[in-house]
Amino acid sequence: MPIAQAAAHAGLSQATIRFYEKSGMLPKIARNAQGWHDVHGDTLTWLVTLGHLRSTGMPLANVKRFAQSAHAPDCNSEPQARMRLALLRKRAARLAQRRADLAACETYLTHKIGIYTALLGETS
Amino acid sequence: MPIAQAAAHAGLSQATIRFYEKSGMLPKIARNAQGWHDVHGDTLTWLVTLGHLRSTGMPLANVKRFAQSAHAPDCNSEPQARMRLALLRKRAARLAQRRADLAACETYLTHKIGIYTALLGETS
DNA sequence: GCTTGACTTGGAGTTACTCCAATAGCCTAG
DNA sequence: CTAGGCTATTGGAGTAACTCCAAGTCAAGC
Repeated sequence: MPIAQAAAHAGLSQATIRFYEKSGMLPKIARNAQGWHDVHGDTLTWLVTLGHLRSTGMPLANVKRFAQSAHAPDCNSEPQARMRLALLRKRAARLAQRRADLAACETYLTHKIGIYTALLGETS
Repeated sequence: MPIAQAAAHAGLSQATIRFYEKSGMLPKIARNAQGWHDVHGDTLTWLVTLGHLRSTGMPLANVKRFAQSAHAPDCNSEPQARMRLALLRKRAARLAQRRADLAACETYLTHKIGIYTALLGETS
């Protein structure tokens, strides 16, 4: 699978995939005779997971730790799994916080928008 | 009010306030005899508002437009007010989107955490 | 045989800070 | 009287996570 297709599949841009590759976030991607990326199976799955992790707001440094743990030979050993679980839990806690912040922001915006619509004499 | 106090009040860092000042995001801040910032009344209020706008995710470029409109001589004219309202509405729409994304992320994390806790034989 | 289009690379640019250095005035505590 | 702590200034470097750009390669299509 060429990079454009992989990008579409994972919901990332080609540039982002290249960037992740450069930064050691991905296992080596195979190349075909023309030197093109040939994303397949595991790597594709990992790209999707990576996209998910990033969209939870996990910083790339932690994603990298996660990746290295998940691709280590002893990836399913208890300490490794426990470390990854800890990373995920930290994320979940942050997300809960973010949800609260978001609600506060929406309240603020609604308040402001109310003021302006009243000022401009609009309906909503 | 010195900068440290203003920062605490607005929930911003001193560095950020200086940065905003440099970037023309704030009306001129008065200085006392020693050359210190003397944040007062309107400016303080604006700092708080600015913090809110930023925390809604509005990019600085738009915050700046908002600021310039809000501090213009004809700030309450219909076109100006309408422009600011449009900025706020755009933000509100984005926030709604973000809330949906956040929910999806939380679902994903919960799923993953479930897998790991099962794997590790933990309760919750 | 030339254009088009997908791909490659390395490096520069972007946003919104954040930190650092160097220098200096003023005030308080020891 | 001196050291420490707060403030100020300009200027520049560093950071995260991309994002864009220029220059180049290669295969296919008209």
